[in-house]
Amino acid sequence: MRDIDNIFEKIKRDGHRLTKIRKAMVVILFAEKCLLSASEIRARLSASGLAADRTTVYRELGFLLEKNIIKEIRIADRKTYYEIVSPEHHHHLVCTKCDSVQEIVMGNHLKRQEDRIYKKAKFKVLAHSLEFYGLCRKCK
Amino acid sequence: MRDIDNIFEKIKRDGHRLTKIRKAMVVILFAEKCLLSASEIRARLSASGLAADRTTVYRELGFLLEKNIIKEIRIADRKTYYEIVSPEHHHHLVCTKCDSVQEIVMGNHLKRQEDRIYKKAKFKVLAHSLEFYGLCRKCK
DNA sequence: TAATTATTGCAACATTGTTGCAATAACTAT
DNA sequence: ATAGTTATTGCAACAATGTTGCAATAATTA
Ligand SMILES: [Mn+2]
Ligand SMILES: [Mn+2]
Ligand SMILES: [Zn+2]
Ligand SMILES: [Zn+2]
Repeated sequence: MRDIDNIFEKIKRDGHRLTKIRKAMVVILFAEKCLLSASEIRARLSASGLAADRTTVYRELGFLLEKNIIKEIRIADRKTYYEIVSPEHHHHLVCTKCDSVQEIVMGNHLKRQEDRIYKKAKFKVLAHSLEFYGLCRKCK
Repeated sequence: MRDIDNIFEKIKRDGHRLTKIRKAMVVILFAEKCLLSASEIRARLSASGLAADRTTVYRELGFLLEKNIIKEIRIADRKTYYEIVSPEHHHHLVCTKCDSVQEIVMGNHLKRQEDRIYKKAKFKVLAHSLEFYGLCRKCK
């Protein structure tokens, strides 16, 4: 069973419909793996012969976010992006020169910080977002 | 000499004009210390009897960003915010229940990670953004 | 195949952000 | 204090993103 089929299963199991657009959006996000904006997703739907209204794309993104199938990432000075929730938690290296983005896995070093935050500020961390900005291999 | 006067000095020294709106925006951002959106800033200008056009506020935010007097922060699912660049680098604890935001200073533990990123991915980190989401003292 | 209703498209709207251009006001030099 | 220079501002017009209500459509179930 492929990963993506698990997603489809889950959607159906929860009593939701597996429509053409919904399925296509998951396929697109799954194939890209990383960072697609709402308008990029819409463009790819069109390209694959599935013209969807802007409203539908946003509503569907809302649905997939609620289902925890995708996550939202807001990069400084750029658009809002979406990506498939992957089993491996990762962060992003954003090149400020060529706009490329790579992923980076960092172990659980933030866990210690989050414990410290709880002790120090009594704030219970449930999630975090961490992006690095700088120059990629080619641009530096 | 107050901190804020240094900002005014710097603006003038660099050959820019210290207009009413520019000055008021710095005062507002300086007083708040943390996270104000463009429309909130505009509202506060109005409240202090200085009605400024939306265009002007955005142009001024652009100017202050370029001058490195303020920085931009994009919080997941929320607006774009601005805050005065403070001498002490810090991150934010965002409560997902009551929307409150507190600051947290975390030493230079990310420095080590950034060195590792350079070795591993040949990506030269110049900046980062890190926000924590969860439940504040009151909401947990 | 028919019935149910989740999903979709459309129109209309709200908010954020940008650009060109003419009017204004901050600063400089007299 | 005044006049001149031009950075800054306001306005109009626009573009992009995102949201809502409602009627039509299509995915699923029986
Ligand atoms: Mn990613
Ligand atoms: Mn802050
Ligand atoms: Zn690059
Ligand atoms: Zn709270």
